Amino acid sequence: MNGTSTVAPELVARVRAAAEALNYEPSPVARSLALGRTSTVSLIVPDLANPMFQDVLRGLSNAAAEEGHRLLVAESNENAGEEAILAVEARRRSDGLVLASPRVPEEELRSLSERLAPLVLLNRELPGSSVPSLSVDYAAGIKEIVAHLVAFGHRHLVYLSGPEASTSNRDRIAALHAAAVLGPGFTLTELACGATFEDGHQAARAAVATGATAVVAYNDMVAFGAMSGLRELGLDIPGDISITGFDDIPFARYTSPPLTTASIPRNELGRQAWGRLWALMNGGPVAHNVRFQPRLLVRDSTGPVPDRPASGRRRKGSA
Amino acid sequence: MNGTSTVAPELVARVRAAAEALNYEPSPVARSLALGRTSTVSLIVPDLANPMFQDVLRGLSNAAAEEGHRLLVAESNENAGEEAILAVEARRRSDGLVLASPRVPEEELRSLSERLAPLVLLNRELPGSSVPSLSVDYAAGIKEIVAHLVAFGHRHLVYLSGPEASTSNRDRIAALHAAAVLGPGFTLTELACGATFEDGHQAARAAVATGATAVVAYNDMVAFGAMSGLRELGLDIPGDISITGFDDIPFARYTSPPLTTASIPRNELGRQAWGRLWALMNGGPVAHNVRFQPRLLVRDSTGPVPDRPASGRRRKGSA
DNA sequence: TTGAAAGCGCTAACAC
DNA sequence: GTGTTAGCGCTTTCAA
Repeated sequence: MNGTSTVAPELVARVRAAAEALNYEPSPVARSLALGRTSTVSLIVPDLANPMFQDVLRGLSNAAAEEGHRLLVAESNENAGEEAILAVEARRRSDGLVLASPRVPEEELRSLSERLAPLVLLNRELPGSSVPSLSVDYAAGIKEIVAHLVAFGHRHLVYLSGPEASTSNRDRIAALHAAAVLGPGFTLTELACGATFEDGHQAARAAVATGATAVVAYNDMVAFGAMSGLRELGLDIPGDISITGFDDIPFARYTSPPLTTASIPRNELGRQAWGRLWALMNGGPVAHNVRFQPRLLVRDSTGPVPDRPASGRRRKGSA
Repeated sequence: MNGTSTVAPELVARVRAAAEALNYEPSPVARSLALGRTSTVSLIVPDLANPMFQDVLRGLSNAAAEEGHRLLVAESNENAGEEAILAVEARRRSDGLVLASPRVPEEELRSLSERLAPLVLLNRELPGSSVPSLSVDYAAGIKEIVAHLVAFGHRHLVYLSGPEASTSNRDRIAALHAAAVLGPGFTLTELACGATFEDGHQAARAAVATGATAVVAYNDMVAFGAMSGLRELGLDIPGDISITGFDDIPFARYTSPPLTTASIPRNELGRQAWGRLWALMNGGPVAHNVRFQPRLLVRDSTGPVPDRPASGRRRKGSA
């Protein structure tokens, strides 16, 4: 008789005492089965190493904890197939699901969305469906970045592309192309890259080979990697070549040079995801979808286009 | 009859088909109740924002996933009381528990350890118990750091202390004191600080005020914060003052200057924790406890002691 | 008010 | 080999 009702206080006390004595406590599993809810929600992320998802995880965990809910996490390793499996599995173990930057194709996501409900999407929209979605307007961010670079005189950009399956990557590319048709003599080269430091590092040489004067990286991690690779090739940043990131992860301001990037409210994504989920689970009114606008942070990794284009390894002091 | 046994293949097929048609899938919750196991393990960390714990989380998650297990995470917010509650709660929802750098007092941990089993401890040992423990030999790391600083001529150190309840912080302090008695004229000042960037940032002024020529930070985050604060005070690193971190988080090499620190195998802690847990859950032989030895990474945030001790705000170019 | 019983969806042990 | 039943530990409904 733990909880609420109209019970004789004396009985309550006796039961409580007995429970104490036997140090008994209710089994959450049995409770879940009987109640039909687990007080747990799940989060699926493509990559736990990505600071973006770490912050989402934290925001969601904190918010859920405030309401007495636990968090189940799973990593899909950027693999769409695995992601789908994990999602259904995790969903069945919990009362709700948040999918961060899901890699599954639209069609599949659409067909899954019913089985996964209550579901909220992060960085992914499902047009025409009623699945709540919180996203970042990557196109707007890229647009600002390009404008900034153009103001510095850059006309030839190279884009270090993110994971194939990332829709936010596609958004960035679309925005880049939109910008590319604007001016005459504007060149945009796209380079398959990835999402990690290593990916960026490996792409450095190819990026330089394109003859671009500025590199736009998929995210901060890639930018850091590229920056490190560029420097190993003897290039000065931003003297020889400019570089931009995306995300404004905590360390972006502490690199040398500090990284020009676009900031997004990572933690907030997690918190608001909880809000939507909670509303969904309780039949309350679900807040509108939002698209967070990135904020351009101009730091020192970008500068005017050099007199002579950077090309391959240069002699030190040749600036 | 999904699973294994000696069943007529035709029957199997028919059942499978029916299941497919009704798109039925077994309920993990009911399964857990009947089986008495959840195929889930829990991880409790003091602070999800700490890269150290993020990596432990990732290592554990990956390793557990390989064996088909899910991960429940909870954050105690550096709060020992909450930690204990969370631990029992999480443990009851899962088949095993890993406690990362637990903040609960030894006595309480000891009394809890039975109820929490299968349990593995990270960065915390429970002498005399049979609870597997994986830890980092912080004392050894600090010893190396001090030796490095002393070789550079530093005699006055200030330690930016971590969370009160952190045993690894106490280990560092003990090692520091052991070093302090070694030489004559050796001074060690201890400053209450914390574990975050902000904590380090706020401690910068007080650190300088001690007149120390080198600051030993509790971890990399604190070191970054202090570094940033020190620079705001007009100090050059390492020209005016040296600084060391601990952990070698991914960005330690990309700050300016790159941080001298001690590296520890964070991911490996998580992976091996899974190994111990798995052995415990299956009655297999549990591998011995290990104490990982940090590796000193000398980078550019440390240097020779300056001619004149740094003290408060200095004029630029006064070096 | 309090106690007894049915059932959440599954597995395991048992007869058939 | 195959179908049936008891029971995991709780909540809820319904009598007493």
